Amino acid sequence: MSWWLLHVDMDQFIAAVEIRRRPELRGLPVVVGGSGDPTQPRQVVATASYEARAFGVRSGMPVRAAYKKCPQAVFLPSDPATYEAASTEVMDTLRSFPVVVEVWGWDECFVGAETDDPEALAAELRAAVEARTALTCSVGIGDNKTRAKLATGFAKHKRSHAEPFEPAEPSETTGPSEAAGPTTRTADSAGGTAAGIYRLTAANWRQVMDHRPVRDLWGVGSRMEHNLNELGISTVADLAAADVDLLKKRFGPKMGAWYAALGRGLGDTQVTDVPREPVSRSREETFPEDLTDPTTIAAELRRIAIQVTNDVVAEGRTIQRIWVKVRFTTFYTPIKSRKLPSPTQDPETIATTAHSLLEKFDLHRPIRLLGVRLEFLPPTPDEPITI
DNA sequence: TCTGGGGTCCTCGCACCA
DNA sequence: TCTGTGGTGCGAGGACCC
Repeated sequence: MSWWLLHVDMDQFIAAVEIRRRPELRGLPVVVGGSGDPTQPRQVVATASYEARAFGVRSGMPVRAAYKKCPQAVFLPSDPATYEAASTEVMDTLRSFPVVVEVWGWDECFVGAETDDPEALAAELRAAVEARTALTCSVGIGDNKTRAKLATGFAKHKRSHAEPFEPAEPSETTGPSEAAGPTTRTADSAGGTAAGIYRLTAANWRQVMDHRPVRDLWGVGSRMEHNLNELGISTVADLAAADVDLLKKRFGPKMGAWYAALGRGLGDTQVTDVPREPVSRSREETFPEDLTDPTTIAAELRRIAIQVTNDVVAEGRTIQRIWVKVRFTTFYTPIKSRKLPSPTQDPETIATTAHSLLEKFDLHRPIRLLGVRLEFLPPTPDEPITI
């Protein structure tokens, strides 16, 4: 038996949950995000069904732009409570297996398992999730989290060619099926195993990833791609071959080493079912109309500060630090922060501190967003129980 | 085209202190 | 007394993720 990491990623999760409760939407382009009114400005798409994606609608796109691309789509408001409940159903289904489940958001998780046949386990997980929740998922199999996560991108490609992340074409002579290790089962023409499942390990990493742009790596965004390109590093193979000292010098000792490892497909192999303690909570609001009046700006900030403080206190947390974020119409978004003289749960203290931070900004320009983030005092260890 | 909201982690510059 | 050095905490900002 070997230790395997499986990355389970729900297919178009939010759209799928909406379609599940309104089956008449099946097969239609569905766009979820904002208030559900596609004529309203300053709202973005949270998710789009595969049918909507075929029209060029993407997550993060302004809802109004999505409306222009696909006016016939069904536009729905976001309903976080329902997605949270659906996510719990999925995670509970996975936990019913003898595996370790590490949740990474509503629609994805890592599963750690001892098995000799990870493809069979992946197929069982997918079947159980679909049977119990009527939602489908894709599964990436890897020997670490980096590879499992990337493998899911290849697994998804088999389910929808609207996905931007395309798997490598198998070589004429040695497809990934041959390179993927001795326990690989029959591979299909795309180089993985069954539809919705893909395996990426040390054995096929180079063949599958070497020629791809660094942007395809999990953790390399557009900025870092640009920075790497400046060093003459454009492909995963370039990154794997790069001088580690150069990367450390350019990106710092920690990140430099991390990028070097990423190019080789190295990553974490630990999976934990202990939920992570949040370290901060924030609330931010983009206003439909820009704010220019200082009194209004102060009042809105105070409202947000008290709101987020109440949320935090309701969870029994104590605040040790506060950030205030201001986004101007130019999209310039400075942030000011202050450590509190002593930890507090008092909304008035937070509101007053937020206001004093606000005075550090140049408020002579129109403001489109205000935000408040509160950092928690680390939780104290459990008190010893005395009987 | 016109860019949400909620998070985490890392780096860097600066002040302060020994 | 002046200068250099290194550790630490803080504030700001960058980058990434879903």
